[in-house]
Amino acid sequence: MVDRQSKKSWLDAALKALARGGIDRVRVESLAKNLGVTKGSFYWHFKDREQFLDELLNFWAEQSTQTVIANPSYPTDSTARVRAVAEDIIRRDLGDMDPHIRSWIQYDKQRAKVVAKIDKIRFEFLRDLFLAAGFSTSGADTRAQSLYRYALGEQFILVKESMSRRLQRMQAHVDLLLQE
Amino acid sequence: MVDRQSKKSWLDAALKALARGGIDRVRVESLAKNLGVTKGSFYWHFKDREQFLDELLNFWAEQSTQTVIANPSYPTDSTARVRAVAEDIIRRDLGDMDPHIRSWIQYDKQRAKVVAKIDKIRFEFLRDLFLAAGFSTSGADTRAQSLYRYALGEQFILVKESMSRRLQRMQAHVDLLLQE
DNA sequence: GCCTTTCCATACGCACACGTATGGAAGTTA
DNA sequence: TAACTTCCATACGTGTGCGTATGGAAAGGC
Repeated sequence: MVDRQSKKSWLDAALKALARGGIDRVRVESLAKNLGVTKGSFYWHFKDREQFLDELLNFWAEQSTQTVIANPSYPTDSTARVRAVAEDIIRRDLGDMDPHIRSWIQYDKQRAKVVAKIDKIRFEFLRDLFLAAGFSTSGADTRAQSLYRYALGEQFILVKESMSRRLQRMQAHVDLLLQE
Repeated sequence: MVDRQSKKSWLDAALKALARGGIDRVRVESLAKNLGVTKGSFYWHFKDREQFLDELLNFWAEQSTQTVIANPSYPTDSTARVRAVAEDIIRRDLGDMDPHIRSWIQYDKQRAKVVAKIDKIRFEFLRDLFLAAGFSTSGADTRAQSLYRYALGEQFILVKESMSRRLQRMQAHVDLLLQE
């Protein structure tokens, strides 16, 4: 029986370190220090750092899709649903790990494929919302892309704004998308 | 007299290396090898790697603003102007260095300030376009933010599309922004 | 109560890349 | 031409972090 708890503690610590200082600070010995153990533990649970990073990416990917699929009960009205999801993206800061993940895997074609899949899943989720809201195939496509790019760009902009302002902006953006 | 040519050759090589493999591959000895010299040259021109990276960021920042300010002659009609700029962003791939720069400086508060300034300059440029196109202050603000986030997100999306499709998407997005 | 498995500690070797120390070649000035 | 400046080569010291080798403690199976 594999000790999933202990493995998970390494992965959790790694995600935290990633968010703090990027993949560069996801170091075996540094994580060990945080966890109050030594490298011996690490190399028991994982083959090496590379394999660990692979697991880390999958770890994030699973969490990431869960927060999309296992959504709280959104409104049933289709356009209200779009607004609710858009608001949720900002308010619950979904995708707050995205800059860290993307900055990491940018130069790693293999790992980039994993993120590309997540992109696809999320996009299709958004597109279905717009389809349900009565837009045409291409109309829903365009709007979903706009919304997704907006949400992604939001994470990378360096002029930080207050939550209320960000919510307000997103609302305005969705208004643009929903008109016509 | 400072040998600017030689300094610039280091910076050029660094930008290339950055685009290829991220800041992690901007290594003194690696760059030296590419340039056909040794570290001795580097440490003659630059104090150390950190100061070099500072210069590198400024180097990009200057180039970056120049490509915005020193724009080719866009149409005089205000909405056509918006469309032309938007198209230019995609076609000339302005901001293709952005993911590399942002991935780099994400965990560096000092250097992030430089990029934040660039964000501001670009945003104001876009906002002025929408203002000129007759939108209200808040309307222009919203639209400029939407457009800038879109353009940024474009760079980070991992589902790569053809140029024609990207142009088409951007056009559709601008259409949304320009209506009403 | 022994033995195996699970899990982690300790200690070491090693590679990479930075920075420094020093020397030298080519050009420049006095 | 002698001295000085500019620019780069060579060689070394050092820190950091990975991976490995090995030992040992705790827990459970027989």
